[in-house]
Amino acid sequence: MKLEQATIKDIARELNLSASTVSRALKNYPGINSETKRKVKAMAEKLNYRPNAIALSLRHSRSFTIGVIIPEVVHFFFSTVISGIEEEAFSRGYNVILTQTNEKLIREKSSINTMLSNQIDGVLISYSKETTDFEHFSNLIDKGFPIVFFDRVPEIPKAITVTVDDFGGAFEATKHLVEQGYRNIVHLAGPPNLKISRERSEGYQAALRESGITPDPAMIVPCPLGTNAEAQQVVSKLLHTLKKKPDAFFAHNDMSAVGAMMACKEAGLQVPSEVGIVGFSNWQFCSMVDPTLSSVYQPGFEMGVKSTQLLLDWIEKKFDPEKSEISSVLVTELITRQSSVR
Amino acid sequence: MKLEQATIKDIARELNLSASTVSRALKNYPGINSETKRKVKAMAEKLNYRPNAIALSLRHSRSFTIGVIIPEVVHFFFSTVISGIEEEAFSRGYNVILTQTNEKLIREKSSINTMLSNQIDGVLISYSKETTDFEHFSNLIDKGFPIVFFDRVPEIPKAITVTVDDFGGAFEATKHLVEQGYRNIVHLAGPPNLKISRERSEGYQAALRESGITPDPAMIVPCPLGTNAEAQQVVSKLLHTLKKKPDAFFAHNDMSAVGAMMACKEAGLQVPSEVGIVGFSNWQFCSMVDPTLSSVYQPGFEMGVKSTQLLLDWIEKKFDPEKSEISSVLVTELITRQSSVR
DNA sequence: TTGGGCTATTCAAACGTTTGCAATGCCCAA
DNA sequence: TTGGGCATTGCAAACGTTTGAATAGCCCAA
Repeated sequence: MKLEQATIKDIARELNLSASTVSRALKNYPGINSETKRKVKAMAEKLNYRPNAIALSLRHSRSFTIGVIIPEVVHFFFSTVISGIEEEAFSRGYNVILTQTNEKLIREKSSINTMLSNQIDGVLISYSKETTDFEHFSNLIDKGFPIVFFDRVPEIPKAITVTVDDFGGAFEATKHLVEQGYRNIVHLAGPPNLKISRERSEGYQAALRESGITPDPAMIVPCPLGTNAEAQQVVSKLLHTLKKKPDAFFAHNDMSAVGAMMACKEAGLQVPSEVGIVGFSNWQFCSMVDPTLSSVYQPGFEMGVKSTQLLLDWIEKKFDPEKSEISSVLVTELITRQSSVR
Repeated sequence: MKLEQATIKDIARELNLSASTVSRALKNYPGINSETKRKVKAMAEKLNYRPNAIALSLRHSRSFTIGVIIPEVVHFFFSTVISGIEEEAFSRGYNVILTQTNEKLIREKSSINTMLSNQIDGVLISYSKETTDFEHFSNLIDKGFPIVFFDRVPEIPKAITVTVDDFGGAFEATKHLVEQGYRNIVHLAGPPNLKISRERSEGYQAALRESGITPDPAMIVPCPLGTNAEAQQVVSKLLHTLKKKPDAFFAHNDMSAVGAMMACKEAGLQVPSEVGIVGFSNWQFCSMVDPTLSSVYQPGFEMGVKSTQLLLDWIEKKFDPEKSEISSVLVTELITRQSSVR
C-alpha cells in the first residue's frame, strides 16, 4: 500500500555516490563533475525520483503551504476568492490547505492550531460570524506570524487586510436607486458585528443624506442570516406594517434581494416599476432571476489574488508589515439590470 | 518572523531530561514516573508546546493529509461536496489540501505530482473535462495508492467510485415530464466524454421508451459548456428550426435549464403551461427563479462524506480494495417546482 | 621532496519525533 | 558480596534532505 518513492539515497546507492553529491548534482551546484550530474539526473529520471516535500519542510522549517480559513465554501463569493488564492499560490509554488469554520468560533481556533502544527508558512482568514474577540489573531500577529485578513476583517492594530469598498458600493447602489426616482428605500442589513455590514449600511445612509433624504431607522431592517427565506418573510411583514410604503430595497446580499423580490411579487407589486431592488455581490443567479437583479459586483477572484500576493510577499520578506501598514481596498462596480431601472 | 515553536527538546532541556523521556511522558507511556509525567505536561503547557506535524509525517511516512482535486470550486455542486469532505476528514483528524484543475488535464497531472511530493495519504478526484486517458490514475491504482473518484469517475478496473444515480435521476425527471402531459421533450445534453452526461442522456431515453415514445436524436442537443448563455442561444435557435415544436426541456444541469427558460420566455412561451422544464443538481437558485425550477437533487454533501469515508477506511486499512470492489451510488431525488407542474 | 591550488567528493550534523535497546540505580533475597 | 528483578531514564538511529567543513587525489611549480 505504501507508495515506494525513490529517495536521494536510492540514487546514491545505485551510482555509488554519497547522498550529498546527489543532492548537489540535482540542484546544479558548481563543483560537481558534469558527467556525474548527467548520470545522477538520468538515474533520478529512471527511478522516477520526486523530492520529499515533508523532509524539505522539516529541513527548512518552511512548508510552502499556506492555510485558508473561511466561513463556508458553499458561498459563491468565497469560492471565487478561493479560486484567486489557489491560482496565485499555485503559480508561486505554494500549496493551499483549506478549512471552513461553518461560522463557528471554536472551529476557527482549532483550525488555526492544526495549521500551526502543520507548519504552514502563513494564513489567510475571513473570520466567522461568531468571532467577536480577536485575541487568537493578535497573538499570532504579535509574534510576527504572517496573517492576511480578507473580506471580513477585524479592527485590530497591525492587521493586514484586503476588502472591497463596501461603503462605496452601497453608496453607489443607493444613489442609483434615488436617481431612478425611488424615495422610500429600505436597507436589508447584515449582521452588525461584521464590519462589511456596517460599511454597507453607512454607505446607504450617506447616499441618502447626500440626496437630501434623512435616513429613517425604521427603514433599516436586519436580515442577519442573509437567506432569501428570511428576507422574504421580513419584507412581507414590512409591506404591511410600515406606514411609509417602501418603494425600493437595497439588500446587503443577493439572496436577501431575491427574497425581497419574491415578497414583492407575492404582494402584487411590479418590479421595477413600483419597487426597485439592488443586491450586493453579483452572484451568478443575478442574471437568471426575473426580472434580472441589479447588484454590486465584488471582485472575489481579485481579492483572492491580492491577499495571497500580500501574504506571500510577507512570507518571502518582500515587504515588512512593521513598516508598511497595508489595508488594500478593491473597487466595486454597480451592475444595473432590470430590477432597478425603470 | 519565524514563529518560535517550543519543541520536545526545549521541554527536555528545561527539565534536565532526555527528549525520549519527554516524548514518552507526553504520550502516557507506561514505565515513566508519574511525577515526571506531571512535570513534563506542565512544562509543555507552559511553553505552549505543539507537536510538529511535519516531523511526525517524516517519521511515520504518513501525513494525515488527503488531497482533493476538482475541476472548479466555483460550482455549487462541487462546493457542497467539498463541505462533506472537509467535515468527514476533519472529524477523523485529517487535513485537506485542495487544488482545482480549471478543467485542464495538465493542471490535473501536476496537481497529482505536487500532492505526491507532499506525501499525502490518499486522494479524492473528480477529473477534468479534458481528461480522456486515465493512465495517470491507473499507475497510482496499480501501485496500491489510495484514490477514490467521485462524481466524474473513469471506467477503469479497480477504481473505487462514488456517484449519484444519474440514470435514475434523469429517468425520474423525464418520466415526470411525460406524466405532466409533455410529449416533445428535448434533452440538453452535457459533454459526452463524461459518464455522468451519458447516464443522464440514457436515463432520459429509457424513460421515453418506457412511455411509448421513441427517442428522436434531433431532440438531443449538446450544451457542453453548461452555461445559461449557451443554452439560451441553443434553445432560441431550436424553437425556430425544429419542425416538431418542443414542449419540454430536460437539461443536464440547472444553468442550462435556466437558459432554456429564458429563451422560452423570450419567445413568448409560457412556463409551465406551454413548456415544461426540469434541471439537474438543484442549485440554490432553483427556488429563486421565476417560475421556480424543478430539478433533480444530487446529495453533494453526502457524496463528499461517503468518498472520504471510503478513502480513509482504505488508508487505515479498514477495507481492502483488492477484495471489495466498491462503486457507491447515491440516490437522487426529483424536486418538483413550478416549472414542470401544470 | 614539499606544498599550494585545484576539482570532486564525502562526512556529519541538523530539522523534531519516535522507539528498540541499553544503562543506571536501587531493593532485596540468597 | 553477589546478582536478579524492577522502575526509570538515556542513547542512538531513523525518516529524507541540505550544507558547512573536511578530505582525497591530482597537477604543477619551486
